[in-house]
Parts: sequence; structure tokens; C-alpha cells
Amino acid sequence: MMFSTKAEYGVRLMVHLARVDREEPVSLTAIAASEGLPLAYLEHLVASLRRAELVDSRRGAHGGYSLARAPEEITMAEVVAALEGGIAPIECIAADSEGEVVCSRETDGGEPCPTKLLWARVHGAIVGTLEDMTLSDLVRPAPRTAGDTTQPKVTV
Amino acid sequence: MMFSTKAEYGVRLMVHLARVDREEPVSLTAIAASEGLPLAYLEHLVASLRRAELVDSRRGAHGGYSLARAPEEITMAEVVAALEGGIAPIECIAADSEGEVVCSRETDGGEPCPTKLLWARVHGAIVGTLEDMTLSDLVRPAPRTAGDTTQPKVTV
DNA sequence: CGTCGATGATGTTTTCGACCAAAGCCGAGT
DNA sequence: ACTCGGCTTTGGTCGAAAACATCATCGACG
Repeated sequence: MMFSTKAEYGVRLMVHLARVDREEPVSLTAIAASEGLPLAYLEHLVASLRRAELVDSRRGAHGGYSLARAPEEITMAEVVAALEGGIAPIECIAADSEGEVVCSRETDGGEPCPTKLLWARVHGAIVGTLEDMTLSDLVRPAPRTAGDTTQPKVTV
Repeated sequence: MMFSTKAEYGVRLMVHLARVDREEPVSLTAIAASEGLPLAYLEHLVASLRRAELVDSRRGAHGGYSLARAPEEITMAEVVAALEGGIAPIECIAADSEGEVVCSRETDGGEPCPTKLLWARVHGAIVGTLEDMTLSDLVRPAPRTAGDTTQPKVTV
């Protein structure tokens, strides 16, 4: 299990929001009940999403949360990164401010640590697929026609 | 951080073994010292690798561990799966005995949970890259000419 | 002996989730 | 119109449980 329930619940929450009218905010209570998720926990997750400016909030009666942008404009990479606090398969691969991957074990000047290649590729694969998908892809589960990367039978 | 140090240390260990003569077992003590890793922890990891039949062991004086197969024959997917206990981005995507992905949330008969598509693709991307690489790819860090999936500048 | 092999103890960190007080917003009642 | 009360977010602390990383012990075996 490489992603925590933060990502799982958070994505579900976003999908839920993507399914309703953006003008009509949905309260966390409603989402928690409908999706069967713990309310108190969602409060934390949605806070991260708000800080990342992925959702808008409105308090008071008939308040709640709504998507900050159209579902087509929200990539899953943003969502997961906001929830999980960055996407890195391992400490070694932590993208710095400008996407550059730096390995702490790097003997600067000498040869890089050999395992870096592996994690860099894994990182690339994950980020790539995550960036290729938007919220709208999850709202209508119709398979995409082009560039479908759903993997065939792999036994692991 | 989606993989634990199990995967990191374990892969390092395997690379270490791949670099030496397979007929000459290396003791954990030597590896721990050379790689700067905690010996006691390595004992756990190497136990998993042995159960997965990825390494052979020889006890007694001048004993130690060695690769069970040639580096070209050992895919990183096997290594990571052995160390981490399976590869799944999330509980939802847990490959059963024969590679079939089953979602617990599946309302059987009804529509599948919409987030499944996302995690299935991520899972596929990870497993795919992991299966495309073998230990030998890490021994000689020479870049592969075909199918290089190293990702360009992505900011996440 | 030197090394593996199994098991269990331990301290730390992360997850997961509960709870609560403050503050903002809405609508109803006066 | 204005206030008041209830609904909701906001943000914080707190705690249990699990996972992680490590150490330690003891036996088996070559």
C-alpha cells in the first residue's frame, strides 16, 4: 500500500464534488454520509485541498465545498500531491522547487548511486499517469480512447 | 514517500550482490559496512528475499548471500514485491492470486467505484516500469537505448 | 567459530480519526 | 431592518493503533 487513505478518501471526495453542480456547495456531513467516510478525517483532507486551491468553501447555513475549477482542469497529480504532500516513491527522489530530482546519496562529481535510475523511472511513470488524468475522467468511467495505459494482466 | 526503506535498502543490497562474483557469497556484515546500512535490519530484508528465492545463502565461515539467478533474470518488480510484500498503490487495488484486480468497494453487479480506474492505471504504470527493469540495468548505469521512460522535467 | 535463521523487544514515526472552540454565513422572527 | 440562533467551515489539540526501523537474543549449521 503505497498511498495512504488520504489519497483514497480525498480522491473520492473530489469525485463526489465533481458530480454535482459547482454552484451548490456540499457540506462535509453530506459527503461523509454518502461516501461512508469518517467526517472528522475528511475535515483534515479538505483543508489540504483548500490550501492547494482545488476546492472553494462557503460557510454558514447551506454552505459547504465545491470545486475551484472545472473537472477537466484538475489533474489527478495535483489532487494526490495536495493530499499526500508531494509525490515521491522514496526519499531519494524528492523533486525540489523546480522539478529537479536530487539524490542525497549523490557523491557529487562522482558516479550517482545506481538505484537512482530505478526510482527516477518509477517516479516518472507515476507522475506521468497522474498528470494524464483529470477529475472528469473519473466522473464518467467511460474508457479513454487514446493513450489508454491501463495495464494488462500482470501478476505481482 | 510511497516505498519504505525496505525497498530502498533491499534494492541496494541486491545491487551490491549483483556486482560481485556469484560463486563468492558476501556476508551481511560486509554489505552493511560497505553500504552504510544497519546490519540487524538487513537480516530481515534478506530473509524476505530468500523466501522469494531471489538470493541463495550459505552459512558457516566464508558464507553469506549470493544472487539466486543471473542479474538479467531478476526483474525489479520481483525484488520490490518481495521486500514490500506486494505492489499496490492502495488497498482497493490488491492483485489476487492470478493478477486480477478486485476492489472491495465494488458493488458487484453494479457500477464499479469510479476511483478504481485511477489506481488501476497507477498500479499498471508502476508494475510496468518495474518489470521492464532488471538488476543488470542498475549494475551498469548506462542508459538503455530503447524504451527509456525516464521522465522529463515534471514539477510536482 | 563464523555465519545464517528465527523471533521477539523496543523506540519512534505515521496514520487514522475524535473532539472542540472560534468564527463566518444564512434565514427566520420580531 | 436588525438581531438571534443554528448551520457550517476553520483550525487546533489529542489519542489510539499500526507500521517502521532498529536492536538484541539464541539456536542451528557448515
